[in-house]
Amino acid sequence: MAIVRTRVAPSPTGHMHIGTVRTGLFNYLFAKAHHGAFLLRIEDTDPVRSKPEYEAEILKGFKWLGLEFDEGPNLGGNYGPYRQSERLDLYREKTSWLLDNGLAYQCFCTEAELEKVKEKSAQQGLPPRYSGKCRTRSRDERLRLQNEGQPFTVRLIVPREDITFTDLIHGAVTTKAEVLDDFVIVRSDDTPLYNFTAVIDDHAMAITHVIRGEDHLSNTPKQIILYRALGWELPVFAHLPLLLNPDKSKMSKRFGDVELLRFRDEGYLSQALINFLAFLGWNPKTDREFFTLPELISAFHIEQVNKAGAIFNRAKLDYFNQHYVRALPLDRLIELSWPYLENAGLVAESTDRSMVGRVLTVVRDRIRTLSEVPSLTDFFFLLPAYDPALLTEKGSKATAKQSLEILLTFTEKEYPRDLTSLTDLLKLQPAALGISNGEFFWPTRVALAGKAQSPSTAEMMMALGNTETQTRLRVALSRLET
RNA sequence: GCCGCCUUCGUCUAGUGGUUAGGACAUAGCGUUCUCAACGCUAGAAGAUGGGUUCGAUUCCCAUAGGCGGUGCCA
Repeated sequence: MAIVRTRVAPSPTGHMHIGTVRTGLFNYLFAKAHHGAFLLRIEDTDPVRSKPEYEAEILKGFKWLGLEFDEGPNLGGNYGPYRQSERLDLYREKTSWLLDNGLAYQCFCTEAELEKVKEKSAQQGLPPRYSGKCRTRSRDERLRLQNEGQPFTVRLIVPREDITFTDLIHGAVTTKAEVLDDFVIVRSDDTPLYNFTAVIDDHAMAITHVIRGEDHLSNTPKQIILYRALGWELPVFAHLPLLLNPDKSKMSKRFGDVELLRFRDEGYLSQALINFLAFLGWNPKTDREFFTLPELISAFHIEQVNKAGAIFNRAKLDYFNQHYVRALPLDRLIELSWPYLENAGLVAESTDRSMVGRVLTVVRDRIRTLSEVPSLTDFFFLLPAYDPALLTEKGSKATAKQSLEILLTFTEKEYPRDLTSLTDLLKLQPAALGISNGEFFWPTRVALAGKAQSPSTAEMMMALGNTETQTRLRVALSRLET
């Protein structure tokens, strides 16, 4: 049995798209489920739009996600180079071979001519096909035009036959001969085109399974014709359903972020993104929804992948993220939250880490994305200016004062330093003072938080520590006097 | 226009020739409660349409519609 080899082949012409991540993930899961290899190939044949910094972003992105390549640029492997711009000799060799064997030909048609043909087909309600005009030119004529310096593209001779293949996800897919024409495989500037390079490289890199987005479904017959012309065995194809905008169009930045690194910067965890993405178009047929990457690998079966596109639903991503944020060890949560807090000016190098840890412990259940941490915690670091009237929103000035004072006496003496015991102790106070829970807890909580909405009094005390608690209680008491 | 693919709650989806069509997110209500969350419970919410086949179809077949993708000397 041949070893399974899959690849993800992005072009570095823009920021890394979340769709690339999804395609990469499914290729990774499939390869690893079969103990095979997962590789990265950079498709930088478009010299104008390809940028090294985008390639770097792709590497960085996959690394962050924990999807490790077995082969790729900067990684090596036996099938390199893994950058198409470094494989041009191979493409030229194959072009010559096709030309020499009469399987392809030079086309001297101008853009204007081709445009005219296309318009005519459209008028007649026919699919736009190249006329094949240059296919019938004699060898001498081609040579003459070439010697005159006429620019030309290279077209593949496409046999007039229907193409059928079996897609792992879609089943049998047939394309009729009449929509296929002699397509261009090499530009007039001598650079090769996608369909051509993809076939050459997938074969050269011994790719066994081509797993890619459904937008490539209509490229597949062309590639199959190329495989046949070159006399190569076909890989297995699988076309993944598309990631969609809320309006069901192909996912784009029109409706929000599509760049992977933006998700990271907004405070999404890689595990959450992976878990969420894996469940878009596939599920393990159980009610279980949280899977680690290794668990996904063992549960994954590509035949179970759905055919219909899936809307990228942010609310559900948030739900997954919240789950994984809660599961984070405290140290890790501190580490990951720190940059956000630092940016917001809430912490500095000198800030006590354990204090930050106490604060995060209190708010961690309400964190959906890490970027929310500053707004969720700012009042711990700095008492906000608040209206003294807020202190007496529940109860009177007298009950508020009473409550604050009793709490202040606790801080001046000993009190339990674990949340459960402290909570139990505080719960005794309203009855002891002969007031309601609200009359006791509301003013004390407001005194500590400086705002109407916050964690409980006990939690605030735990996070703030004794000194700060005392300070805030005194501030509140003085406010009540005025 | 032409070609292809697709179609179960708002969203992600499960499942089945006879089911109260299941779960999750979201939404709403209730509970808990010192507020906000969190949490718990409850509720509403779905097989595009039309034809067949069948005792019976969401499930099988056909057609239509709609959506999306492709239609490049982009990838």
